[in-house]
Amino acid sequence: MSLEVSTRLKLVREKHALSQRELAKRAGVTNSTISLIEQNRVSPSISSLKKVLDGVPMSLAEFFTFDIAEPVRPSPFFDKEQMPDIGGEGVKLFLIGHGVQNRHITMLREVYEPGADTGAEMLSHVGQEVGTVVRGEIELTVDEQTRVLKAGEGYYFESTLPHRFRNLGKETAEIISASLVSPNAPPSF
Amino acid sequence: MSLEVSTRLKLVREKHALSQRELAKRAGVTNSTISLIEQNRVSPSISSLKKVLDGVPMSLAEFFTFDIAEPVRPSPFFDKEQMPDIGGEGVKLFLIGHGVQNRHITMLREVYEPGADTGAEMLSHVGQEVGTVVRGEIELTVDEQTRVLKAGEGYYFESTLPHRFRNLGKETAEIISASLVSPNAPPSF
DNA sequence: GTGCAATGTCAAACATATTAAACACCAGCC
DNA sequence: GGCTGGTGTTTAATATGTTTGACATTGCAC
Repeated sequence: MSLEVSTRLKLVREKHALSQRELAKRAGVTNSTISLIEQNRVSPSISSLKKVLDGVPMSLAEFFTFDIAEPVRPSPFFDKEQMPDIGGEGVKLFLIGHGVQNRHITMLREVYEPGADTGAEMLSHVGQEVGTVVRGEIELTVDEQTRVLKAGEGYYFESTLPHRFRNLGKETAEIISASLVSPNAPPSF
Repeated sequence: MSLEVSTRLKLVREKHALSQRELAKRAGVTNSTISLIEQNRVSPSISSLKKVLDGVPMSLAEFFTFDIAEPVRPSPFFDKEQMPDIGGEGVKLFLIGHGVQNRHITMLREVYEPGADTGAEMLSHVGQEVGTVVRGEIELTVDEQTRVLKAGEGYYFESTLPHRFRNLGKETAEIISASLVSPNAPPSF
């Protein structure tokens, strides 16, 4: 926890443009309680902190995990043509959110021509991968398990497991995938 | 927070095979404190709960975010019908990877009927959100910026920014989205 | 200027959490 | 049987958090 409870509470409260008394009223505590907490003169009990946060509302989990506001991003929208093709043979990968700084999630639109095969890549990166088929059918092998996924079906596995995608059908297959980017790894695209 | 503080603490303590007295000793509190907390007969102060967790060690953020371990999922594959509808009015959300333990990414297939509107939700959760439209068109507003996204286009923004999805067209719209569940909480056991 | 409503702070009374020291229980062992 | 060392629980005293009711300050209206 990088921030004090006092600081966090004040940030939250001001973010919602509430006075100590307003928040106190919603939370069912007195303004003094909030004043003292924000001055770090007391360490509130869980029950009272929860009451206070219920007035926002915000969960204890959110309260302790939220981070300071990030720098503003110019535009959150991304055109189709803005997505660079970064794939290989028979496979086209389009990155959604190209140029985003501090990206944590890599979402890809993956297009597999008939016969396309990623090959059995071995583990590599730590993390998790999730995805769903939006068009066509794709055979997915994870570790020792293999299955053909149709549109609407999905997968979720640890990236450390060896995995392989193959389009065995005659139709182009398309899936949307998302994976975690390790915090400090250099941009791989 | 689905679990009581009392339950969470007991789980954490037993996971680490510590007795109340052992943990108390490491944490610099008395065994009574821990006993009473676990019986839910007191609501500990943040400071004392922090002291207790330091004896594990575990951060407050982890403490409030960790999930109950679910039974291990044998298969990484997910059927279409396995995805539970967890959405609201006019909007259907299908979770991909239902039942995955230690999930870090939440991928959703979001189906918006014509006229569907998520409403202008304010900030709430920490994290990042990315997505792409696979069918139809959807109007997305992030903070102060608004745009209609067509199939193939995407978005990427911080979850703390207020955002709203609306289907203004006559066709059903569908997007695949992914968001981080808890950015910093590492699996501690 | 006065009045008024809002803000955040403070001190003493009160409520609650924490401690210290006991308690009861159980398992193993002599 | 009695002892020992471990467990979690309870109780009275103490420490800490919370409320009550005040205070000082600010900004706005009259």
